Order: sequence, then C-alpha cells, then structure tokens
Amino acid sequence: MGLTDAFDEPADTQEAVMAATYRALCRHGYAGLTIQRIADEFPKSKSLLYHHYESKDDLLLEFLAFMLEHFESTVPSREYDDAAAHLRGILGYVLPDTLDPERREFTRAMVELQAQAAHDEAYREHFTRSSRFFHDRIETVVECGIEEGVFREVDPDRIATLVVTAIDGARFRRSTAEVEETVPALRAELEATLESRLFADGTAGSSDASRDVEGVDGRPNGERGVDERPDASDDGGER
Amino acid sequence: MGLTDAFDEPADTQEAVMAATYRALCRHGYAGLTIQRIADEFPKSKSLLYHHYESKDDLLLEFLAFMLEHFESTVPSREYDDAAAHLRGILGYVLPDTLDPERREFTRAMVELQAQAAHDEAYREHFTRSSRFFHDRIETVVECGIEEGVFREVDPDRIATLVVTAIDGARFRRSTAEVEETVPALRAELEATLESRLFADGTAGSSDASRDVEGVDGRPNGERGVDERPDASDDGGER
DNA sequence: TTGTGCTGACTGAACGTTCAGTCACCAATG
DNA sequence: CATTGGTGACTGAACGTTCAGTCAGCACAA
Repeated sequence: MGLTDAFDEPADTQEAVMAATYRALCRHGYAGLTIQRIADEFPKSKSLLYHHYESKDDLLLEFLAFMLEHFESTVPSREYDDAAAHLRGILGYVLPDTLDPERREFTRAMVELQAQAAHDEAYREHFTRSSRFFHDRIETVVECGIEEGVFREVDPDRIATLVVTAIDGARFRRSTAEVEETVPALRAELEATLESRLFADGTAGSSDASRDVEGVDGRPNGERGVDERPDASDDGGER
Repeated sequence: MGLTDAFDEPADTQEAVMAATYRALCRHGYAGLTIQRIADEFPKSKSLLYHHYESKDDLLLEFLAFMLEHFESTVPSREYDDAAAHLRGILGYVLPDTLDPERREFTRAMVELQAQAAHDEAYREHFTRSSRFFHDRIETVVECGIEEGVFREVDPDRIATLVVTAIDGARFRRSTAEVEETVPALRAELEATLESRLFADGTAGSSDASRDVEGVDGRPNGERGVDERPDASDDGGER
C-alpha cells in the first residue's frame, strides 16, 4: 500500500522513520504534521526521532532527499525510441490523469512542503536541485529529438523550462483548487501545443495539431494509451 | 510604497487592517505570520483585530477576497485591439521579468497562502474562484482572437487552462526555487509556443515562431516593449 | 447613561526539544 | 563460565515557548 518495498518492510530504523513520515504526511498534510504524529505512525517513541535526527527540519530535509532519490530512479528514461513518445511518457508519469487518494494526499503534502521553500533556504536549495534534475532530463530528450531530426531546431533548455513549469503548475493547481477534471485535457493540450512547436511546418512527426479541438473534456481521442507505463501508479513520482 | 492608495492612506480601520496584513505578509511570509505581527504593522492593538474579525482565518480570507477584488480591477482588459498583444499584455502583467523586493516577497507569501488550500476547504474555494476568473479572462481573449480570424480554431477553454497553469507554475517555481533568471526566457518561450499553436501554418499573424531560438538568455529580441503597461509595477497582481 | 472602539493582561493548549534514565547487547577480564 | 564495563537504541516525563483567542474595563461620543 506504500510507496516502495522499503516502506512496507523497512530494513532499519531510518527507513521506518521515512515510511512513518510519509504516512503522517499523507494523513495530516504538512500543516498538520507534528513530531508526535510521525511517531504515531511507527512503533517507536517520539524521543527516538531526536536520537536519529537533530530537529524536525533536519528530519524533513532527509525525507525530501530520500524521496528525490527514489524519484530519480523511477522516472521513465530509456524505454523509448521515439523522443515525442518519451516526452509523453514522462508527462504521463508525473501528471497522471487520475490520482488515487493516497497519492493525491501525498502530492498535496509535497506541494505544501515545496511552498515552505519560499521562506526557507534549505528547502529552497532542495527544490532547486530537484527542479534542475527534472529540467535536465527533459532537455536531454528534446536534444535527442533534434539530433534524430524529428524535432525542429528549438532551444532544448527553454522547452525544458516550459515543460517543467507547466508540470509544476499542474501539480500546484490540482492540489490547491478544484480543477481535477481539467487535468487530462490540460495534458492533452500541453502535448498538442508542444508538438505544434516541436514539429510544425510539416517538417516531421505524424502529429495532427488540430486533432483534439472538438473534445471539450476528457481525453480527446485514442492517441494515448500507447505510452502508458505499467508501474505509473505505485509511486509518488514527486519532485 | 504600498499596493494601492487605499494602503497608503486607509480610509477606515478595515482598510488599515488589510494594509497591515499585506505588510506583515511581505515581512514575515505566511509561515511567520501571527496576529501579533499584523497588529505590529498598524497603530491599533492586537485585540482590535478580534473585534473586527472572528478569527485569524477569517481575517486572512477577507484579505484574500480584498486582494482578488483589487486584482480583478487591475488586470489588463480592454486596451488592446490585437488578441495576441492582449495575451502578451496579461502575461507581462502577471509574470513580470523582474520583481522588486516587495513584490517578490508578496508573491512568495501568496504562494504559501495558496498552498494552504491543499488542506483547507475555505482557501481552496477561494483559489478555485480566483483561478476561474483568470481562466475566463484568457478564454475570452482567445475567443476574440478566433472570431477576428487571427487565431486558428483551437479550443479556447483548453488554451486558457494551459496558460493559467503555466503562470501558476512560474509563480510557484520562482517563489520556491532559484530560477529567477529563467523567467524572461520562460515567458518568451511560452509566447512563442503559444503563437506556434494559435497561428501556425501561415494562416495569419506575423509571428515568426522561430525568432528566439538563438537567444539563450535574456529577452530574445525587441518584440516586447510594445505591450508593456505603464502601471504594471505598482501592484501585486496576485491571484 | 448607553454604546462603541479599543486596550493590556491573561489563559489554555499545542508543540518542539531536552534529559535522566532503562534496557539489550557485546567485548574484555578474571 | 561469570562478571564487569561500556555503548547505542530507546523511552516517559517534563520544560519552555509560542500563539490564537478571551475578557474586564477604559475613554469618549451621542
């Protein structure tokens, strides 16, 4: 039911603490997160946390690092031969059409956590790094697409920034407003708009940029499904 | 130095409280915001706040409503004849290339505030409404563009969702990671990508979608400046 | 006098953090 | 083998602080 095997059967105390923190975050969100509530999520005592971590902040920072590591190792990377499909694969991974309750709660908590970076230097550093990792992944994909001649000669850095920003925006909005139903259409529009920029002018690519005009909500047509990854649901996929 | 005239010379106590809240938010952020610190920002006492507002939450909700009202009345609306320029105008308004310190702090605080909506129903309602307002504005612009024949027949609702999402993402990211330098390029790329989707195929519009490929950072060329609004800086422009 | 805007002192609860001490375990010593 | 000393994981009970919220009452206007 958890995020990883490590969470279901923690090997050591540190892993158990990470798992407990994850659960407490899901249950109570960041705003409602207390040391006591983390302790409540595992069989050891509250004081123990201070035996292993200097402070609440220290613990949370460790947790973020732990999650980032997990994320870095599970985001889709090598299983595509088509750059456009790879891009769609990543999008589908971090921006699933629907979120099961656990993952929805966790996404919300991560958004709260990231918001702390607005006034916390250490958090800010973390999310800067996390953001850069993701940016670079996408940049690489776009670069490949260009080298392979399937994309126009756009600026990969800029495209990557745009994509990362859109993803962050979607996570932020879906966590803080009632816009869940718009996510599938958003992703489709993002893909269509991107392709319109990346292919365009009949250069290459089979994408028909106007294909989803008529579908007001829901998935435009049957153009997805090709790139769905099998394990896209067992995982937090947060950044 | 404030946001509006009302802030520099509050007409009544309620306006003074709003102004004090604004200042306290800028100085301490949401995480550091206490009733005491709001009281410190104006000549009356802490208890007075409870005379006028039921609770801290009540006060903050009023503040959000106050800010939204202000925002609704200052976002660019009618001063463009070209839909594309109007779109750029809105983008430039909510996503300025640089943020003076006060506005940067305020933006951060607003992001923190919005993050609270992840686990607070009342906040969530507010930001849903706020988001919808903005979405509708953009949708209207796109609709006009289509009617005027300058845009292709895209889905205005979807385009609006995409734009709003990108803006939210940019605000979120610039507040929570060290990405300030990338904002101008991001906006340029967003504009270019949008235009590539909205015009395309040599249908209409003078936009050369590839114009800014070579400009790695900073503004791509001289294509902005036409649409800068004179008062784009005196205002929080938050949502 | 009655009411209104306002204040300073106060309260209760929540929470991060500390600390003295227990317990299981292990290695070295006699 | 039995004893001793030492170590690290772990605990329960506090401590100190911070804060939202309360309340009795003051000053002044009608």
